[in-house]
Amino acid sequence: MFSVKRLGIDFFSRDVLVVAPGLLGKYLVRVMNDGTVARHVITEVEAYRGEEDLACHASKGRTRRTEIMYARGGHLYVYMIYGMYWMINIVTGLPGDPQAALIRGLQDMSGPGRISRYLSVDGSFNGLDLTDSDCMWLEDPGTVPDYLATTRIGIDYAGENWKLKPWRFIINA
DNA sequence: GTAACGATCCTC
DNA sequence: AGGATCGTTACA
Repeated sequence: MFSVKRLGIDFFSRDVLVVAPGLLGKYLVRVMNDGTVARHVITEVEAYRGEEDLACHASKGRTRRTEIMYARGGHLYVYMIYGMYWMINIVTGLPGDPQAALIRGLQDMSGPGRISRYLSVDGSFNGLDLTDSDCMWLEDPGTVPDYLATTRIGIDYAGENWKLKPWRFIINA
């Protein structure tokens, strides 16, 4: 069913450097196959911004994997890493501009690999539209938390310019 | 076709 | 500090 507090296209269609910190404090809602509802506050995210960002998968250009990042904001970009873990990203911005925010932490749950495991999210969720889905969406609690900005994790290969960008956003608890 | 390498996590 | 484990990418 549709929630009145659900975040819509307008929220996700802005630049990832606005949307990513804006995701902090929002509820990630996941309806499991058995009907159980998991609702967790987003506490940590990272921004990946455009083809020029060497840490962004879209720096490889438009490929089968990165195609969804070129879509309108609000879609999910889910990919596997290290053969074991699914990373959950939220596509942001306008069509044709590849951006995404990696969900790196939820309240009482840190680590992107753990999050997908706990929420039973896998590759079949790639391309899912958070603005129009019955199994996952975001809700606005109406409050804005303080946050910190630091460097992104695990992207040392990206070169000095990009690995030093303070594009990791964490709720200042 | 092959090979190298991860936006990680767990166990030593 | 090192292993698990496989999709994506680059190159022959």
